[in-house]
Amino acid sequence: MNEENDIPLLPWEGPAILLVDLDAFFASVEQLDHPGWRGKPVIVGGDPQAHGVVSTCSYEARAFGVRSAMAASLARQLCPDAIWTHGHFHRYREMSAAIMAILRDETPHVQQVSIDEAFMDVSPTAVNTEHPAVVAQRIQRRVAELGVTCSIGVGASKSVAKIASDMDKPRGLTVVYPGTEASFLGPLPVRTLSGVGAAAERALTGHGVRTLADLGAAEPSLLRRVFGKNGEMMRDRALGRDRSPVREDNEVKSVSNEVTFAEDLTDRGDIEAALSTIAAKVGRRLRRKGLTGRTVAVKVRFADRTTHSVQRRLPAPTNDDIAFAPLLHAMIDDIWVPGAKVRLLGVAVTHFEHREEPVQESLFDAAAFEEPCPARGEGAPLIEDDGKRRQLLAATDALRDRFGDDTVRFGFELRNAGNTTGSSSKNVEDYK
DNA sequence: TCTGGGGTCCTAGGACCC
DNA sequence: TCTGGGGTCCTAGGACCC
Repeated sequence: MNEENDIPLLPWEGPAILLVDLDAFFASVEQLDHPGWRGKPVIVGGDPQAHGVVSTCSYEARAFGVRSAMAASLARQLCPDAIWTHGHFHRYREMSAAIMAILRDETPHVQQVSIDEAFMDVSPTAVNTEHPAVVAQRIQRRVAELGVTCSIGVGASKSVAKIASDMDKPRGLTVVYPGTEASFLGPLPVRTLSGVGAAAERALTGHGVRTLADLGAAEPSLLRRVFGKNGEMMRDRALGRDRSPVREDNEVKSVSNEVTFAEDLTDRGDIEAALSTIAAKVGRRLRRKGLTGRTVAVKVRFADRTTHSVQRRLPAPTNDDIAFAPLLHAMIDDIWVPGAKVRLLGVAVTHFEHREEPVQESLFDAAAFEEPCPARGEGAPLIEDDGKRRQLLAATDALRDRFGDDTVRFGFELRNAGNTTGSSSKNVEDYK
C-alpha cells in the first residue's frame, strides 16, 4: 500500500487515462455507516443456506480467504464471525453518484463502467498542463473526504490504466509512463487482461501462451480462434497499444431481473406467479427510465444448472408488464416441461425504441401475433383496456415510489414471496 | 464449497429477400 | 428444375465483466 502516494513526477507526453476503482466499495460504505463494523470482517452478499454468493467483502474478511463471487456457504466456513448484510443499494447508489460527481468536476471525459469504476481522460492539453498523477492524487484525497477510498491506475491507454489500478490495492496509485508498457505488461499472466476469462485462458495456455508478452507475439490464427473478430485488438491490448477512447455516452441496451430460489420451483402456478413478479420489476424500471423495448426474453435455470432462454419479438415496443406477462407464461413452454425443477427465472427486455415520446400501441389488438396469446389461464391479469392498464401501472408505480416495493402486489405475484437468495448486485444500471 | 444478478458482446444457424 | 451468393433479421447460447 502506498499511504502517501509520494511518487516522483516524470514528464508526461501524449494521452493519459485514469481508471478509478473504489476499494471494496459496498463493504466500505457499510463500515462507514456502521462505525462498530470498522476494522472487522464484513460480507455483503446472499444467504449461505439459499445459493447466495459474496458480492463484496471488507479487507478484513479477505484475510480469511473470502472473495467476491464466492459461494456464501464457503465464505461462512472460512470466516464464521463475519458481519453479514444483504446490502443497502440506495446508499451505494448515493455514494457512487457523489463520487462520480467529483470525477466529472475534474473533467467531463468520464466513462462510468460500473457502480464502483470509471475511466477518465486527463490527457494534458495546451490549456491544462497538469500532470495526470497529480490529478489522480487529488481525486484520491477528495474521495477519501467522503469516507471511502479508491485505487487509481494511470496509463496511456484504458487497458494499461485498468491493469495498473489493480496492482496496489487498497488506496494504491500506480503510474505506467508512456513507453514503459512492454516491461510493465510483459511478465503479467494473460488472465490479468480484461477480456481474458477462464475459457480464453485455458485455450491460450494450451498453446503455451501464458504471459502478456506471449500474447503479444501469438500467431494471428490463434488470436482469431480464441477471441474471434477481436483477436487483433486483444493483441494490441497485451502490448499496451490500444487506443480505444473514453466514451461518455453509456446507452442502456437491456433491462433485466432474475431470481434464484432457495427452493426449486416445480409447480406451474408458482412459476407463472414468479414470472409475473419479475416482469413487474422489469416493467417498473423501464417506466422509470422512460424506455420501451421490442423484445422480451425469459431465462430458466434448472436444478442441474443447465440454462435455457427464449426470446420473442413483440408487435410493438412496450414497458407494460401486465400486457407481456401472459406472453412470458406461454414462452416458458418452449423450455419447461411439467416436473422440471426450476432454480432460477429471469426476464429481460431489449431492443429499445429510440424516441422522445414512446409510442404505446397495444400488444393485443395487433394482428401481428400469428398465434393469439394462449396462456391467459387462471390467475393471469385480464385487463384488456390499454388506458385502464396504464392507469393501474401508474398508480402502483406511484405507491411503490412513496412507500416501498412491497406496498402493492397483485394476486398473481404472491405465491413465492420470501423464497429467494437475498443476494445483491453491483451493476451500473442498478443505481441510475 | 458449490457457485448471484446486473449487464455487454460475439457467434452461428435458419429464414427470407434479391 | 436446380442452382449461387450476399445481406439482413431473428434466435439461442456462451464468454466475459463488475
